[in-house]
Amino acid sequence: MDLREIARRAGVSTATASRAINRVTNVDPLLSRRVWKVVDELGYYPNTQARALVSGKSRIFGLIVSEITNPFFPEIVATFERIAVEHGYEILLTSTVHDPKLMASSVRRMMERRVDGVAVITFGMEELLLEDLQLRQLPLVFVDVGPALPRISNIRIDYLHGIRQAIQHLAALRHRRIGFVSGPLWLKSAIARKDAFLQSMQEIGFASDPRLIMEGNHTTEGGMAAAAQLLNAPIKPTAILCSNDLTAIGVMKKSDEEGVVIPHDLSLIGFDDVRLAQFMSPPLTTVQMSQAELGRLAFKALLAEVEREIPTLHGTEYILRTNLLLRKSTAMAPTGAPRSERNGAARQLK
Amino acid sequence: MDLREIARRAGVSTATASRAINRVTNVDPLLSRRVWKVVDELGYYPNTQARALVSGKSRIFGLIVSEITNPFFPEIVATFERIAVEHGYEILLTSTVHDPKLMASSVRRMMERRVDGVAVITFGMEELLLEDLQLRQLPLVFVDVGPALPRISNIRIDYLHGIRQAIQHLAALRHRRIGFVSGPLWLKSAIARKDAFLQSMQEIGFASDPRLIMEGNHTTEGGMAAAAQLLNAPIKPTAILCSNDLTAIGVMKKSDEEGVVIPHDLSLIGFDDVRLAQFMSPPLTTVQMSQAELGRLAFKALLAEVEREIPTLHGTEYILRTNLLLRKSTAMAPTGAPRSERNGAARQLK
DNA sequence: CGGAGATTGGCAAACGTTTACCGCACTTCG
DNA sequence: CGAAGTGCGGTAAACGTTTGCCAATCTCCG
Repeated sequence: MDLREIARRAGVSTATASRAINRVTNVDPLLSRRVWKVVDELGYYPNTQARALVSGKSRIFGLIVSEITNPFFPEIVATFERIAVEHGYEILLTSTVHDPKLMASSVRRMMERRVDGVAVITFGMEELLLEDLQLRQLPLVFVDVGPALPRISNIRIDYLHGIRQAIQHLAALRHRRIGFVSGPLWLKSAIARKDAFLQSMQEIGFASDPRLIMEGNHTTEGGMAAAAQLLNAPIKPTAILCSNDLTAIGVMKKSDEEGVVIPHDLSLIGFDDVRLAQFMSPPLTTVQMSQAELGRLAFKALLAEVEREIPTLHGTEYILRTNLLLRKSTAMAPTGAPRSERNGAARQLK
Repeated sequence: MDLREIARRAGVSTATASRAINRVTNVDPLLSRRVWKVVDELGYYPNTQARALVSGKSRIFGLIVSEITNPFFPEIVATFERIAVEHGYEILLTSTVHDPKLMASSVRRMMERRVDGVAVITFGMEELLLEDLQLRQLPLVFVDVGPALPRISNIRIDYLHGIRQAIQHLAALRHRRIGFVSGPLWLKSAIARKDAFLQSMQEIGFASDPRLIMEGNHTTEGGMAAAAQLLNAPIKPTAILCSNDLTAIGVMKKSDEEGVVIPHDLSLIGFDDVRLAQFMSPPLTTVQMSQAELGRLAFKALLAEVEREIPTLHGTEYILRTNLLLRKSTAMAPTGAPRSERNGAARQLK
């Protein structure tokens, strides 16, 4: 059943039928009603492919994330999708698992499907995609590391803001030996987080002991491995900041296994605020980077760029701020303070 | 840049260019090489929309899940997507959040995009979709509750198998008062799980006290609420089986808050085997329903149906078995056994 | 009442492919 | 050497829309 059929049954030309359906230009209300009647009766819906073919716009956005099974991403995807649908866009999702091959192939597939734009939320593997993507005029959104080129927007994450809060919170709780478990250091965003940690420490005159800085890989397993070392080092940290929540959860698990109780013996702060963080025991204090906000921003940026007639010289920049979220995984540092003061310190600050 | 351009530059007709690119019928190797050379030089890739328009096949599958932010689903989505891509299919994903409006609209969108088939993994809200979907000849896959109609396949989950194992495991640990926290009872799959629990109890002659059966809603919050009641009831369960892992995690959290220690005071078993289950403390014993397997099955079923020339009368049925996965959240029932035997019971059975 | 201008509908081209059909050239066999 | 057969390439139609252009009709004013 196609538009011609509708037109025929309504006794109008396909042109009129099309115009009636798309409510474009004035078409005689009578004819319009006739058309719509037939449409409803037959349950007709237009063929998007044909539409896309002639209009040159597919109304599909690509969305590339690093790993959908990482609990950080589903929320982003859900928000992005929800807003996309509200605006009549469809999304093509790929999860690259940090595999260059997969990345290349997803870009290719997206080009074949003629997406109108692509949001790349992989936190630092973008170089590979860029060479494939940039020559085309395709609107692009990156997070953190996009180049300043026309039609390419960027969402810059203000890591420092939240991480500084975290460090200052720990300092206020009398912690001095603060450990850090980073993400994989080939990831731009992992480096940025580590730098923010270093800078925050320096700002308040804390030495950051290199032996208290471990490289993790943003998984629970990585967190466990790092904790195994940190917890058995000659000088142990009294608090640990992690590059993401999964890592923190790994640290938690390892601590549990080693009989180190959080927050009494060790204060712990994560990063991301994954939904499950609040269901750990104790609930994880973490630096929140709003996933919903990120998804919203990414879509908004893409849409703005698509609708912009003449591209700006450098695309647009958006800022996403991070914030410390106090829960129950931090307390006074073990030394000095009497027992009664240790617990609930986090609560008091809230 | 289109096929005509390629053909022109290679000095052949569009027909030959098309045939060369698609490697269909024998085309003179010389010409073929000329075509491919131009294709590579220009970085040409075909326009999928045009292809779809003429072939009538979009090579897109729809995938409807209930909630992508529920950690159960991303794994399914990832597997489904990975296999789809391997077979040259793209996927259109929607997360309905159990909202009939959203469901209807996603079906509509999928029809507009002319998907070649739809997998519906919502565990029991399918009636709504059916009336929209069934009249079309579209291949469909449901889990649990699809009707026996041509072009509609079903993945039946064998809930009983895993749940029976769970109950028998608890029985072997001397538990008698076994509680159950169900999912929302308007969900078909939640009812099926509850029924499997009831049946398993009955099989071994255990009475299932209605006061020990709570209705949850498959979220952590629901689990906490149920636990709050169960833990303060006049007769308390010594073990609790939950309809999904999220619920179990909620129970865990509430237990923790109430000072009930798992597994010493209370044994706990979840359902699903969400990835994070193993990172709880203690690691959660749960009935595994393989998400990867489910994703694989769903795709396989869809593909089979699409490739089948003449539809079978009732579609095909697939079975997905569930299995108990022992970890550390169960132990001997508190009464009777000496302390030393209580812990590690789960380990012994493994 | 006539004509200019505005409004609205229809014809047909165009979007980028695939593929049925046809014709041509070459091979092979009588 | 000629006819029949085989294989390959090209022409053009078709997929289902949108939309530029033109024609027709209507309105309004002089």
